[in-house]
Amino acid sequence: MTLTSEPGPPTSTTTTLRPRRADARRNRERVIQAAAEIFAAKGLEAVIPEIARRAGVGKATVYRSFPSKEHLVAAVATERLEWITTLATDALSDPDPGAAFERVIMAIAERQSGDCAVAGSLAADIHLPELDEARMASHLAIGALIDRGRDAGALRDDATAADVRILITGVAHVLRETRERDPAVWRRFGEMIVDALRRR
Amino acid sequence: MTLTSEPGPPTSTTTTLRPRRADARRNRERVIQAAAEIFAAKGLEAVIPEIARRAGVGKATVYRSFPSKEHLVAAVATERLEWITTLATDALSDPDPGAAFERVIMAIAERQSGDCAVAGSLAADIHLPELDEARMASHLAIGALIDRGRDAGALRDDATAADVRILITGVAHVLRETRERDPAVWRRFGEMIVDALRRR
DNA sequence: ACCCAACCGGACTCCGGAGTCCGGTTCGCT
DNA sequence: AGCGAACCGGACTCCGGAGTCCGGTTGGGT
Repeated sequence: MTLTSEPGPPTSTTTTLRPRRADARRNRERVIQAAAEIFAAKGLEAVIPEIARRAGVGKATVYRSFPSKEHLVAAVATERLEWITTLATDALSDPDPGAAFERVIMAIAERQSGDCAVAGSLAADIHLPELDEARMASHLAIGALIDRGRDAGALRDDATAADVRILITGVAHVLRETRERDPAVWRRFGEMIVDALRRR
Repeated sequence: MTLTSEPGPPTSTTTTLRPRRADARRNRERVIQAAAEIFAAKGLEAVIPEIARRAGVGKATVYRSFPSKEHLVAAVATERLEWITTLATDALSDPDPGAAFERVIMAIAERQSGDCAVAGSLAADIHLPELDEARMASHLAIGALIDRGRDAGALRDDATAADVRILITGVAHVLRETRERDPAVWRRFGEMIVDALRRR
């Protein structure tokens, strides 16, 4: 977290330039791949040495491509958020707003059962431009989905995208600690979250 | 966590003997008091030096009364769990099982808004006999409450005490991180949790 | 009033994870 | 093939929180 960035050309803050050498590019990909796998299995709190080990490189090589752990997390988390954004945006074209909302929540829940990084991405207290942007996009997409559901009378009058985030990340946090991986369990909590936001 | 206990008389594992000297007893009380306040404000992850500072004693004095941080947490958490147990047990005599369940959840939610240690006690991954016992008691009491609610057709067929724990501690975890202290927010999530478990 | 066990707390060690350094190796351009 | 820049990774530092030690202080029984 000590960047002491030279002024230099205005490079992206979160993504370092693409390495020039082939081996470096290969390693970068391996690290992202390994990080995605480890984060999926253990959550975003997983430890760098383990990611490096799985990628078959040293710790310093990780830090070469990603100036801090946060940058690495952001690289993985951004993808997950974009997935959510797409999911929610697509659901906006569903004629039944209530069913659309339910389908989105269930899809997130189901994916979360095999990938801790999904909810982690919504929860992470990391603020890098790229990630903030992706988070905002997913927030808006879910917000739009909720607005439709509410207007259609399917959801609570005061339901918000923040509620979705809080319920999902909250449950995810507990379930991750107990290493719960059964998709059925996650589907069940998905139902409960939908019910929590449904109009009574 | 390195107890190296002399054989000696079979003392309780979690509660150290009452100190012989008056000042030591006074300090012990101060530490518990301070711990309760700090844990309430910042959650069970709060740091020992801060508790010592608020109690007006040194770190070592804390460790004199409580062999490890877990023991101190357990001392505070046990009380909270006993409060929950009483709450749930009392509610069993309510003629309307659905309303009783709702009242208990709302009471927990409301108290939680001003005391992070409540949900923390349900969530803590600490296993000391005294605490495990209190946790089990609260679990059984809530379980009984839920059984009644389910039999009366007010709650989901598959609702369990574990669900209550997961939903409450999950939401609590997120709300604590955002330093949310508004009781109204907590009441609202209390409603949602009740709805999540209600029969549709 | 005396005395010593019990207690106090500042300063220490220990540990684990984030981030850095540098001597050795490899890529890829010529 | 040759060579310098780019890259590699083992071993380091740094940091913060848990738990321990020991020289000085205090309580309370006689």
